[in-house]
Amino acid sequence: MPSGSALTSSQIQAKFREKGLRPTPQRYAVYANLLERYDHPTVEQILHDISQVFPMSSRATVYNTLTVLREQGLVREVLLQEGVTRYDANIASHHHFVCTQCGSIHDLPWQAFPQMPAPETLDLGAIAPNLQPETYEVIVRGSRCPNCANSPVR
Amino acid sequence: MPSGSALTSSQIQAKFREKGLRPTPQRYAVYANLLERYDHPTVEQILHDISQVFPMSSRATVYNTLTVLREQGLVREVLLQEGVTRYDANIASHHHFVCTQCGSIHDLPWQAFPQMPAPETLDLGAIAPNLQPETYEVIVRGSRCPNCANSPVR
DNA sequence: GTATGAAGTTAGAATAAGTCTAAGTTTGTG
DNA sequence: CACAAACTTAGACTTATTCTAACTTCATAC
Repeated sequence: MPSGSALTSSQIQAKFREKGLRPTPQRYAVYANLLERYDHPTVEQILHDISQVFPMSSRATVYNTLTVLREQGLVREVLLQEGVTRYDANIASHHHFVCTQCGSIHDLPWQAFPQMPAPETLDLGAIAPNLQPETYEVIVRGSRCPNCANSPVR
Repeated sequence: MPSGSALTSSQIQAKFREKGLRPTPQRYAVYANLLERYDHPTVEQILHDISQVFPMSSRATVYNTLTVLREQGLVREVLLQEGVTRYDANIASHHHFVCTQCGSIHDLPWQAFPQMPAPETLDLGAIAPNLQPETYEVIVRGSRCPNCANSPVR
């Protein structure tokens, strides 16, 4: 299923108002695009996609939009590749798998590591008494992701 | 203690030869600098540091050097900040803490998560049968790192 | 010892992600 | 319906990184 959950158009608009954001067509296009996809697109990919539907969107607006959506906690950034920031509308706790064959990024459900505590209950006291953890995630790197499974690198 | 372990000059040279790398002064300076520091410097910081000691080092050489050191498994990159790649000479398995107050990055020992399996024994079979995990790490984000502990953001 | 070529270094040009600017447009509120 | 604040825009700018082409170093073979 798409990254967060499929939201209806009016649910998206409501979310914007809730956060004090004017529901402009550009913001709508960016957020809806992120919500409906499985991958973790770059700004360039989002811009390309929404240009099909909504040709008048400037690069700066996509950057601005992603910044405010992040500040409001509607999306998060994914830093797993050198040089580019990717975005994810799935804000529920989850982990990531980075494919070393093709570079793609896949979500892993939180329960992939049942032995790990909930983010709020993480306690590093035994290791570093002063640190105040807030969130965490596991990054797994490896091969044979769904994209590669059928066309292995030889 | 510094990131990996303090190596003597001849140990560093030996490591280079072992990997088939010519032990040039520039490479020596980059690797020795990375080995002796606690943080996770950017290329710019490394270049600045080694310029004190060895003024004739070009930016391109630092990039080249870090690339070959990475290919040979002597250093690894750390992607935890937007827009810049940082480097780490500690290649033993460990986790990272990113301070949301000051942005600094700290190593967490592997034993910070005693419930997690060794990298080689990680099995995601129950979740995603085809994935072939190779390495993993935990990224913790939070506040009150050692740098901030004494000068909290108000 | 010296010739040779592969490996390494260099400065600076080129690229690409992301930010800034200044001017114009939209829109919620009074 | 007026107005200010919020948004958007194109394009200039900045900054991290890569590329290029010429130069230097050095291990090896003679």
